[in-house]
Amino acid sequence: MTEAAPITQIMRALADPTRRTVFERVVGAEEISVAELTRGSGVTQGAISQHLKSLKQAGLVAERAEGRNVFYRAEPEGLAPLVDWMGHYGVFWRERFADLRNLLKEIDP
Amino acid sequence: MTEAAPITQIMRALADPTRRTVFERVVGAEEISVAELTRGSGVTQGAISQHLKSLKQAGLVAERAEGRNVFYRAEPEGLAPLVDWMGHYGVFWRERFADLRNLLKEIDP
DNA sequence: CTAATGCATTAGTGTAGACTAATGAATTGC
DNA sequence: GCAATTCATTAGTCTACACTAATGCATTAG
Repeated sequence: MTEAAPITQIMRALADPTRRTVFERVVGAEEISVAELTRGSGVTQGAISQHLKSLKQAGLVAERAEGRNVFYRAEPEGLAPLVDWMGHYGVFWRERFADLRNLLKEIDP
Repeated sequence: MTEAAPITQIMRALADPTRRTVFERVVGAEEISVAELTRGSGVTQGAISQHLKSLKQAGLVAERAEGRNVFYRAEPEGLAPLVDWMGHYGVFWRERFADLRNLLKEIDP
């Protein structure tokens, strides 16, 4: 199991819009290459690699090299510290209680 | 109801350790003054006011002036966009869904 | 009234980081 | 072998921002 990244690192990684979009695209795809992520991103390939490095250090993505491609995939446990952090403020969940119940039903009917 | 702040603003507000600590202290107290927040924060009163301004703009706290004091309190709905954002990645919740069930039980046994 | 307290705001400073351009290393195609 | 592709990394630039110090405005105390 990968070491859990500190909450600050995770928050910081997701705070930048460009980087968060990269993360969302990685989530949306089963696996996705850097070249594909660069396409239509509006930034250079180097910038994408830098964002992926941050996301990786935050424990949010993992990589798999194959030939000259490097495929990235989402790392589910990476968001755990964020969930835990929000869990500390249970009072907040009350507000979104119904939505959460629905979500859990979808996950495990 | 307050306008929901964009997810980026919320993430950015919570990404800074000092500011997140301020938020956590506001959550921990029913109401808390700026002077009290400044105490033991390690930064000046002006910095605290600036952080509170960011948190307020992110919809995470609200204020109440009384005399020469200004008391801050947490704003529950402020975290909703964050919850919603995580909700979009339902797959992630599967990993933590046992913990979530326990959390929901605590909230509404 | 005067002094002290609580807070917000401003200008200025230092640092972090988002980005580009360039380079190099590894792999694949011809 | 040679050119092209994919990616990571580096140096350099520019902007954002966390912070301090200082100031000013209300409000309360004496």
